[in-house]
Parts: sequence; structure tokens; C-alpha cells
Amino acid sequence: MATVSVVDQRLQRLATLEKLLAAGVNPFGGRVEDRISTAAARDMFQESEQLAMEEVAIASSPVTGIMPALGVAMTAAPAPLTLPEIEVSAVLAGRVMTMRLMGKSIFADLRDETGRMQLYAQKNVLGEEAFAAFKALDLGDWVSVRGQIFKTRAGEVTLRVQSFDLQSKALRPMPEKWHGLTDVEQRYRQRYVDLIGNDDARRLFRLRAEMIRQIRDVLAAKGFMEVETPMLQPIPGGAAARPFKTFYNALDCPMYLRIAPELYLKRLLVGGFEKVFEVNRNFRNEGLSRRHNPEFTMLEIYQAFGDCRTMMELVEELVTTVAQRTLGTLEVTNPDGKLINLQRPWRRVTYAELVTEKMGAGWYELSREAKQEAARALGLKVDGSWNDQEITHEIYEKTIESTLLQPTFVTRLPAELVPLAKRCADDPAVVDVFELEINGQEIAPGYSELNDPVEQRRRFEAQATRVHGTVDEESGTVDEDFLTALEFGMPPAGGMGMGIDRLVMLLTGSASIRDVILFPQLRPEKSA
RNA sequence: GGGAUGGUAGCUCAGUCGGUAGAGCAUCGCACUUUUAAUGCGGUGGUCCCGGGUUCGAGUCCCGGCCAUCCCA
Repeated sequence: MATVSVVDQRLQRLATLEKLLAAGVNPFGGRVEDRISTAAARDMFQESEQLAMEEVAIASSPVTGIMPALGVAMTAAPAPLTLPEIEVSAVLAGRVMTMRLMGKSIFADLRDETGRMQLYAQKNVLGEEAFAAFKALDLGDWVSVRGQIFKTRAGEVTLRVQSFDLQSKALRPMPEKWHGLTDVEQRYRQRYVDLIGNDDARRLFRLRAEMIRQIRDVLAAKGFMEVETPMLQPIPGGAAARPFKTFYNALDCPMYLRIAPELYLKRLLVGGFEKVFEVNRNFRNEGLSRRHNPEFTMLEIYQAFGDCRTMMELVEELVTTVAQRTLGTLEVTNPDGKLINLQRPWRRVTYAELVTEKMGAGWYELSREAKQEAARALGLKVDGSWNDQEITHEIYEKTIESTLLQPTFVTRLPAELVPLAKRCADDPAVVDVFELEINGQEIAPGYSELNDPVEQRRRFEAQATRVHGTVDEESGTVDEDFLTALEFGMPPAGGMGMGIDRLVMLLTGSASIRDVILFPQLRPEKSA
């Protein structure tokens, strides 16, 4: 038989596939009728067991019979104190993960989305031919099985296979059963293999989905409407970032993947929708890092007649509710093992307070030269052309932001940094905004949104001048239609955006954004 | 962009001073009807990331490149 060495496991499996086809077997299956999950089957069995035990206890005499409503056939041993032997019929379907061959019987593990159940195949039950076919299954094959659930001597709930069908032949070997896939690169490139092999990966992405569902739930309960706005935009706006550029053949014009949905969501406020949000992808044409993926999921929320404080309340409620409902706790551990407490209320501190905390009370009165010197003393590289604000911001970003481990709202940022927010009434040099920092990362910015079209035009133009000739040039284009919309009147509003990937990183203690994105961007594998 | 580390069987990993390429799982064969990381016995399986160089001889040393991870910018 196999004296000829078949080198490749895939070729072996392809050969098996050919044999199956020749034998008239459909190796790729179809609909499976009456199939239930392994979790449901286990519950059903345990319920029947419970019922039977109660009956035994009551009757204290031999019990035999059928409970048609449950489709449960049961027999009980005569001795009153012996546990009844229960058998419950079920159809299961899933992937065969392990097989333990015992000669004339086989134990196998079947896995579906809800968990696993052990299968027990016996030669005298299946018959010669079917038993051989079961034995010939490869690890990774999808099968459906019909049989009776019982408990083994070791106490494991197991399905005794009465009949089975191959539902999809796996042509590639599964990852190592004990370690799973550990090579991070391969986990990212072939996430499907990661998900097959690693319980943690499955758990994490289920958790991520649940977190996003809870966000939607909280917002819906508060009367927010979920909307979708263009990802393909003629003018990329709403943030300072390099866009991806593409070309729309039918219209013969360049288009951009959006860097933010902000300007469209605000148009909806103009249109009269008062509470809107969008959860979807933004695209930024920037480098890859532990914290950056070129496409990332963003939640943006706008509420008419609210302001930046409304948004602080909302984001506190959102994050704590999501954490409580999905993790059952408000304490999370970051990758360095440090505890982060999400208990409300969160610290609120102004940007200037943080800066003077770090650099001394007289910081803002220092000359530019003195500021440069102080920044260099901190080990920062300072460009000679920078103004006071830029030097201060470099210090903030490089030496302060990363120290804000516990949830912190940083408020009253310099107006130059934020062209889309209202200025503070008592100080036009700063804007009425917050940046939420948790674990040293910016999780969410929020604004009292600028709704003065004249002021907005001035700020856009100032920004366009500043970024002219730089890599951000395309994001500096003035969006005339947005300004027109503002001229129709936008109600005052609070708005905020939250990076969902970073939130999931925070709540799951993940060190890399690639761990929380199913298919993260990677460099092409092969290059000549 | 810079630095550190890594890339060896399908998977997880060893590989000493430069001298015939190793283990576990998977796979193939045999035995085994309550195992569960089943077990026992016997096999197959290698572009040692790619390209150069040094050497009688390179997985190992040197140079260049690719990919990844971490740190820094």
C-alpha cells in the first residue's frame, strides 16, 4: 500500500479525496437537517439526566419508557440509588480535531462554534464499511454525525456515532494540537489557521464583536441613529492625515478613501438629525506600527445641543458599560501588567495644567529659545523653525501623554491643533475639547463642535496654508460643500470619535493593534 | 528611517568548537472496543528565508537582501 512514500500531506489528502469521489461519496456535503450545536446537545443531555434522576428519586423503582416531548429514550437500572443510564439522540456537525484509535473503536473530538463534544465510533455499531470510512477521516475534516449522547466511564458526555457524513474534506493539515500557531506573522497572515488552532484568538474576536454590539446597544437606547456616510470622498477631510488616493473611472476624477466621517456626520446635523453615530472604517496612508493599521475602525458620535462635557459623560458611560457587560469588571490589566481602573468619574485636567505640572509654572512665559533648550534637555529633537506651541506640543506628546495611564480627560487644547472645535468663551487661544487618554494612549477626542461657518472657513484656510506643500496637503483642501452646509445652520453640538481597535486593545490587554484586527495589514510576503 | 532579536520537517522547537540534519505533535504501517496531549512498536518527511563570500567542508562564520517581532525616531 503505502510503501511508496507520499511526501506531502496535502497530496495524501488529495489522493483520499480522489478515492472518495471514485466511491461516489460527496466530500463537500450540503445542508445538515436537524443539526444542533454541541453546547445545546450537552444542555439537552444534562437536562434529561436531571429529570431522570428526579424520577428515580421519586419512584425509587425501575423506570423505563420514552418521553416523546423531548425525544428522550431512557432506561434506569433497577437499583434505586444507581444513576440512570440516559441516551439522548442528536445530530451534530463540526470539525474533527483529534482522533484516538482503539482498534475496533475510535474516540474523536468534534468541534463547532459553541465548543466540542467527544464522539465514540464502534465497529459493531457502524458496521465494517462505515467504521473504515470513519477511521479514514483526516483531522480537520468537517462531518455531521447522528447518534446517542451518553456518559463514558470517565464521565465525559459523548455521542455514540450511529451514522455520519463527510461535510467538507480538509486538504491541509491542521496546526499543532497542543501549541497551536505561535508564529505571529503566520497568525496574522493566515488568521483562519490561527482561529482553528488558538482558543484565545477565537475568544478575543468574539469579545470584540460583543463590545461593538454593546456600543450600538447603549447608543440605540439613548436614541442615537446609526448612519453610513461616504468612505469614497472627493475631498478627504475631518482630520489631519494622508489619505489613500484612487481614481473613479466613470466620473473621470480622483477620489480618496475617507480619513474621517466627521464632515458628513455634521451635514446630517444641518439636515435635522440630532443624534447620530457611525461605526466604520477610516483609512490613513501612514506607516504600520503596534498602534497603527492603515484601516481602522472608528466610532463617531454627534449630539445636537450638547457640548464637549455632554460627550465626556457619554464616553464615560459607553466605556464603563461596555467593560462591565463584556468583561464583568471595570479593572483591566495593560500589557505591562499595570492595573487600570475605569471606575467613574474620570480625572479632568487642562492641557496647560499638565504642561506646567511637568515644566514648571512659568513655562508659558519662557522665551522660545528657553523653551527649545528645555525641550532638548528632555532629550527631544526640536526643529528650529517650530513656534512656542509646537515645542510645547512635542513635550506633551513625547513626555506627558504616555504617562496618563488611568482614564484622563485632557481639556482646553491649543486652538491651532483643532480646526473643527469651538473656542473657549473665556480664552480664544484654546478650544473647548477633550482628549481621553487611557493607558498612555489617546482613545477618544471630543469637541464642542464649531458651527460658525465664517470662523470655520478662516480655520480651514489657515490650515490649508500651513499644510501646503507638506504630506498633509490633500487633507488641507477646503471642503466648500461642508461650508455651504454650515451656512444653512448647524445646531451647536457635542461630538466625539473613539478608536475601536484601541478600545479593544485596552479592554483585552492586547499589546498590538494587529492582535485585535482579524486581518491586519502586512507587507506582501513575496517580493522579487 | 535607526537598533536589537528571530526565520531549521505540515506545526512547536533543539542543533555544542565549522565536520553525515534532530525531537515532540501531525502523517504512513501494525496492535488495541471507555480513550481524552490515549498507548506500544516500526517507517516517511528538509531549497536549514533568499543571494553572494570565506573554507577541503557552512544550518553554524562574513557581506547584502526579504519578511516578522520588539524598542527608538
